[in-house]
Amino acid sequence: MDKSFDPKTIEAKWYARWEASGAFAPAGHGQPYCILLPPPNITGTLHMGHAFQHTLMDALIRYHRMRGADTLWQLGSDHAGIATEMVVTRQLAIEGIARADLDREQFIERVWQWKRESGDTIEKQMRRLGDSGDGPRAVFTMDPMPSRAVNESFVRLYEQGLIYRGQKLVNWDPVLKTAISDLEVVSVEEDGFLWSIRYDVIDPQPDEPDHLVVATTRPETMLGDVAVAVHPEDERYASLVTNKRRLRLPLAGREIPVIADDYVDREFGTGAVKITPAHDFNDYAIGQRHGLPLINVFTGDAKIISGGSVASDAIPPKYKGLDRYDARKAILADLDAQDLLIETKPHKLTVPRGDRTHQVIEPYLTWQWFVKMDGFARRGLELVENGSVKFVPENWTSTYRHWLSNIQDWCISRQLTWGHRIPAWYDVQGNVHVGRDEAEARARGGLGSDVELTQDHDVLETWFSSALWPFSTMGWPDETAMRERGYDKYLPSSVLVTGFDIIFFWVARMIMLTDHFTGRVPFREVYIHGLVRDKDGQKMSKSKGNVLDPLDLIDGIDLHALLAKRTGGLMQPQMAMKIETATRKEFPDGIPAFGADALRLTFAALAGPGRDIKFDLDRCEGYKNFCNKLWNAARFVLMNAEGGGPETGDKNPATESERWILTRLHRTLAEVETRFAAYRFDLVAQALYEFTWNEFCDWFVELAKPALNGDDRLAAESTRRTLLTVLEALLRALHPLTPFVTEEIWHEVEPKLSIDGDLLMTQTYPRAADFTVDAQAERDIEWLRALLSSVRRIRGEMNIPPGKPIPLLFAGDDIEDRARAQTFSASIAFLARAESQRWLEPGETEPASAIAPIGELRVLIPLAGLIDLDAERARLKKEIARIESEKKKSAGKLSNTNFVANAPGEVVEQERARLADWDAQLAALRAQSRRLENA
RNA sequence: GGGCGCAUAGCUCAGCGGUAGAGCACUACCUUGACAUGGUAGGGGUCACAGGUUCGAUCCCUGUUGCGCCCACCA
Repeated sequence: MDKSFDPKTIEAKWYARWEASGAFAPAGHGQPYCILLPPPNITGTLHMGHAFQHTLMDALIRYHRMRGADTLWQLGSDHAGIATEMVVTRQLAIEGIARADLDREQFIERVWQWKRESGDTIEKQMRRLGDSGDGPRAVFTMDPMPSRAVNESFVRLYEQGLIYRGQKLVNWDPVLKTAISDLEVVSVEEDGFLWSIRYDVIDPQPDEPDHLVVATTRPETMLGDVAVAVHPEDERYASLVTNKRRLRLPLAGREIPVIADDYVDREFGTGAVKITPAHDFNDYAIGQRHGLPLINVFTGDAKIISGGSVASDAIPPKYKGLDRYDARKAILADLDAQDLLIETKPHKLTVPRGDRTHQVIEPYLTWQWFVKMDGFARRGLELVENGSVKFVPENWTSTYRHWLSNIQDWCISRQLTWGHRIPAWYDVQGNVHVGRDEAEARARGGLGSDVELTQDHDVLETWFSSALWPFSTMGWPDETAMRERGYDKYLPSSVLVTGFDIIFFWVARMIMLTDHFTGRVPFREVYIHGLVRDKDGQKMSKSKGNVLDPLDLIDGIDLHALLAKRTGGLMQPQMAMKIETATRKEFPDGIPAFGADALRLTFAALAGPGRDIKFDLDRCEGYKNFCNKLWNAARFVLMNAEGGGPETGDKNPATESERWILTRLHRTLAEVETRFAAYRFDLVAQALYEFTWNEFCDWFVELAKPALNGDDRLAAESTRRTLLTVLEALLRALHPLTPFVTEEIWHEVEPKLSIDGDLLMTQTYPRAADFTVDAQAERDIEWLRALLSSVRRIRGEMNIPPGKPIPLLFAGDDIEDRARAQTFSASIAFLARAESQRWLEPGETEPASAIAPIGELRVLIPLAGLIDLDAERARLKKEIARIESEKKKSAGKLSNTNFVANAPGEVVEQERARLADWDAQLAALRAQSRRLENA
């Protein structure tokens, strides 16, 4: 093996071997374990969020695979209607082709072409992380199999009365010219204005107000006003309501009524609200309650309507055809000119914007398809309340509950081209006929072949097909396909690993629809992870220039390439300078190559529950060093693996150190198992890291050295074998987190142990029970560690050079101490660089020494020729003071009668033992102190 | 306006009723036949603040402050 670990040389090799072996596919036997990959958009490229999420999923998959499960990681990708349509449209524009130049079929063909060329970027990138998903089973949402599931679901829901077509106010993106769902609207707080406008009363009466003042943030919609509402108990306007006074709508000149409704807040503004049912969700509801007409004033691209519709007649010609913002300006100017604009004041308001286009969304009256949600929501709540689906961490349950309790019907139709087309046809009278295909629709409507039918132009929103993912990927509804794909094995899947941002978009809808169509839950658990942020806690974004590419962390990138990446193609080119400066400062030499294992280990170690992660490059470097540490520990083991002589036949460990490390391995594996079960990836990583570095490398390897070189052939042979055994098990234990480096090393180790197997990834995960616990060995090594640490500390504090051999004297009466000193004399000689070890004879005068109390035992380092007395006196004084303060704490507790009376017996006992230990140490140190005073 | 989360060493984070921990950074010493991507030792904390419960609180409860998210129809 090379002297240090180089990820580049091994990663590609092993990935290819794994894939070729077929081990990514389910084994076909064992307890099913399945994870659905949240299918990435075909427009996407791998970002830190994916890398994080995939690390967790792959760790789970590899772990369960090694534990013998019939493991399926179901891969796939999403057609991402809006995102893809935007990308392809932009690409067409570059070629000088307008979207309108292509008909439906031509455009769809262009999208497929684009998909073939660059739609699998992420899949390729995933391999670099070591993802062990079942590639050949991958599903694309527009493939025939899931498309059939979409079609079938739609038709069934329609038949069941759970999908309906209706004319309702929806969220409308005037740039994309399509409806979007509530979830695709983001509320942004922005600075705007609140304008107060005067509406005059027609034929005003004495003792009654002659006008009303309404406040609005959207004056352009007043062209569609149909009333002014006040609170029913508002005395200021009561007479206007009871006497049914009418108002003159400014500019348009129409007459509109004054109505009373609870919705109105008397305290806000003047307590009078203009009502525009066609352009505001609240006003729509009020309009419904009061039987008011709807006057739509906008076209689909948010210009004032100009055609010859009914509404059009109500609109003054001068505004017709104006864009919504131009219309606003014109209207305000005209109101001002007529002295009807009472006040303009700055106002913070929440503006609805489309999550893709960031354009202001219009509530817009259109015909759309909806899923009735009330029944679904009830069932969705029930499945989580009764524990059929569990959220981890649990607190996400309340988020889920809150959303489902306030849900509206789900608008699923989109006025787009790329997606699953709605299986509905219209005859010339406009009657709708739904069917799995045109023939079925025709047959059901009793329509002859002479009747002309036109298919609905709309497609289903992308999340509709996503909601079916747990069963559409399993062949549903085709029974043959279901058998082939293991529907019964892999539904429900075991766990869904995803971000909180799509709990509503995706998780909730999968739960509801999967239950509806299959009677099963889609998954038993949902593990919600946090967001990957930069080291300062900022969200990573192209515009901030703080994006890290996971592949750059694996492969490394030089400064120039990094700068080019971060400053190229910015929406705001003026940011380039700032980004360049910050990047140069943070990465003066670019980013070094950490390798996939180090990156994965970093993600795992940072994956605390319910917490965003701040990605820290230093941490990543630390884990790269860890890989190197493991590598070198393996080199040591392998270097010593040979020359063992003939097998003795006795497989029992011969030394305390071996029994100790096997015990520690047992405990570590037990902890790993619990932590994995609780999705505590951070603690899995920590347990294995600590075992590897602090126990195996720091102590066992060091303790092995004297054993390997000692005269005891049996101990040497046994130690050799234990080094190999523990290393091999450790490689298996680490493999789910760091697959590449462990696989590489394992192939060096495996022949020495004559293990039968091709690949580490298909070996059995080590179990705690495979390794025997020896509590006595644990205590013994604990004693040894304490002794060695104390001696080393004295060396350090007394400035005795580490290489200088020292004599050690032991004093004390404890039999166990004597036995231990005997057992470990070779280790003590080697690790403490003790040139001699001897017990003080009874009555022998103690020489002037530095002293380390280990319980009853006193370890003495004679000072002659080694250290100066003053330094040791000072050290003793400090040590005595420290222990005195500890003793005081213990004594204080024990003198508290309440403590002794109320605390559990074992706690009191523990405290007594502690006090005794302090006393013993103090006695030893004080005696030594006195000796030194006299020396 | 509701809901959730966070606050522990300089930084990133574990811990969580019973002697405050890790990694990185820092200081000193060390190139010893696994590893300087390393070793040994060390410094560093009124566990945000104020009350309460308890024999005992970093941990449980209440409130306060600060930060961050999510949801919501106040024009």
